[in-house]
Amino acid sequence: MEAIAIGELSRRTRCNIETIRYYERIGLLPMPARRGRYRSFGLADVARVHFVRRARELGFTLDEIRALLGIATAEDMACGDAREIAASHLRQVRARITDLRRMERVLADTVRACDAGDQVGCPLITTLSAAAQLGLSRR
Amino acid sequence: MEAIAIGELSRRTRCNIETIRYYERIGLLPMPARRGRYRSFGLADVARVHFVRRARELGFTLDEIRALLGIATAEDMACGDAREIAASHLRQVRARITDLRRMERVLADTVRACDAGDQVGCPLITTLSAAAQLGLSRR
DNA sequence: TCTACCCTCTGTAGGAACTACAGACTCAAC
DNA sequence: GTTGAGTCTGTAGTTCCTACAGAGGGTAGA
Repeated sequence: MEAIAIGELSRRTRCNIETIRYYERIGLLPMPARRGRYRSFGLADVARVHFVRRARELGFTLDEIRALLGIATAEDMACGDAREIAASHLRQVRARITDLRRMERVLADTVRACDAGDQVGCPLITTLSAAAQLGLSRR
Repeated sequence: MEAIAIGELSRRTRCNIETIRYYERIGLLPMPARRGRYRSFGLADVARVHFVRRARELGFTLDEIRALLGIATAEDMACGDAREIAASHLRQVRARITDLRRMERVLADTVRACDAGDQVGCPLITTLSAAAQLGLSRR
């Protein structure tokens, strides 16, 4: 049984110490054993923190990750549920990309107009004062 | 001089009443005149809230918007400064799109693997347990 | 043994951009 | 007179951390 201190866990997972304690506080990590007052983690904790961090990198919310962890550790891995969480998340990612592309277009046009410099006023101010709404998806 | 109540301003700008009061609190909107205890806005306020909302739709932060409002109302419109804010923001938007596309790819691959159903474990759990980091840009 | 230094502890507050109340007041219509 | 809608202030909650403050613990060198 390896006894891993929080600083070592932090180094191995590249996850901030404060963040690890935060995850524990909100119940995403189990309460670790203690050596005196100090937390003592094991290899399972390393894997779990890695899991959480990777899921965060993919943009899953902590609530989604909580569900995924439940699935990952359940006897009968409810793989269908996991698929649904991923698919729903994928839809959100795609919607966000669409929104950002719309933003990108408007911004790029505006900057280009600035550089051309053949407008009366300031193109960005004009855009913001008068442009139509983008109609982004509500999140 | 039109006297516009906060509810009417909210309707015209499609901006939440609470948000309008919030903008006033943080100094993004000037303190309006009062009729008794009630706020009384004018057409300039309508334009200003519209401006803020459009800038938000383009993803500008409130601090950036504060700067843009300063530029928009200054005598000598510092159009170059506005261009710089927009260009820097555009860079961020593009970086964000790149990140999201990376996420999209991983998620789409995973969901596809789920649907194919020829893997041993659950593809999403496998991905999260073992996948390499995405190396997203820090924000 | 003393000191320096690093690690860890708990608890709380802050940041971004809102949103959601609670509890009170005002005003117009019926 | 009373109902209902609108408004007021002030505070707390949301998400995902991050940053302290102030204390205690453990080890290495002088």
